[in-house]
Amino acid sequence: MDHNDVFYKFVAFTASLHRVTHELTKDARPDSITPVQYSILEHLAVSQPVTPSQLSDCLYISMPNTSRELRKLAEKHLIEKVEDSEDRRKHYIRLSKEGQLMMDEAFAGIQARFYKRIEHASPEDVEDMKHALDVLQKHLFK
Amino acid sequence: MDHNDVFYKFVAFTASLHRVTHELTKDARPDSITPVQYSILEHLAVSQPVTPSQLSDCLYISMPNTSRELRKLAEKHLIEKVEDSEDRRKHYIRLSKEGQLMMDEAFAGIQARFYKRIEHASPEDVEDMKHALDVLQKHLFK
DNA sequence: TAATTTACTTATCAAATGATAATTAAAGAG
DNA sequence: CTCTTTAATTATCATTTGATAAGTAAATTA
Repeated sequence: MDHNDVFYKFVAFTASLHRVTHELTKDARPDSITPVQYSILEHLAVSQPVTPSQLSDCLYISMPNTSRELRKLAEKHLIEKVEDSEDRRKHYIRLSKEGQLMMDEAFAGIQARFYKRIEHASPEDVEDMKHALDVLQKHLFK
Repeated sequence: MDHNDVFYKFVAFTASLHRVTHELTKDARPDSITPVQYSILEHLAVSQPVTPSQLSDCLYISMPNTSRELRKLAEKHLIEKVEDSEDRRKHYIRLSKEGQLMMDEAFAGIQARFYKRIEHASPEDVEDMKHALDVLQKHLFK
């Protein structure tokens, strides 16, 4: 077995995951928002609240562009901005009720397609997958 | 442990992988090509040759846009097109020498950053990761 | 062999995204 | 109290990407 196996496996894996993610999330995004806006909402759905700077860092969107997209999302009533009471330069962004609802729906659809995709897997397989995700999370993303 | 653990782990994992992939591949793409063009070359680097239709399917780019980007890549001498001798409607796309070189360099950089990222992992950890990638590949992407 | 389908191309337009410069307002440092 | 830094915004422009309509040429089908 070659020493470089891990890297090649990783590359192949990443390509596959990219494809599957696209498959799972297609049709999940409402037409009323753009892909970048969806990625912002998705990030918010997972970690709330965040500041515009944090979003900018995590999603690799420049501050001016982050600001523009957040304004558009606010105009669509999908997010809310709150000033930090300690440092009034900082703003905290969170999903609005409406935004939360939109993302709940999106995730429900994704989740349904996800489970359909692994419906053939036995309970032991599922445990194996959980463990595998943990292992990679630990060594690769720590 | 909740029944939905796999899905949540999967979502968190996907977000992490997305972030890491961005980190690994940033600076890998030469300024002379656009992100979409890079994704085409990347796909070619992994599976060669492919037809424009296959590229269109795999990368979710419409045929007209695929055609346009392939033309641009050909103008930059990064790919070559060959007609199928049996069915002259079909074209096979492969990297040119120059394109192969560009992708070799890109992958070398990515690989270096990848190994730096897991340099703390023991040989056993690496084996665990390989196994984990195989497990997920098998159950999730089959 | 005429009609249809497939693979791909060209042209064009609109929308989304990226990049830069300049500005505001608050906080922190000297 | 001034100077500098930080967080975010506004305005503007170029580029990239997406979407659609129309067209060509080869293969397939009826």
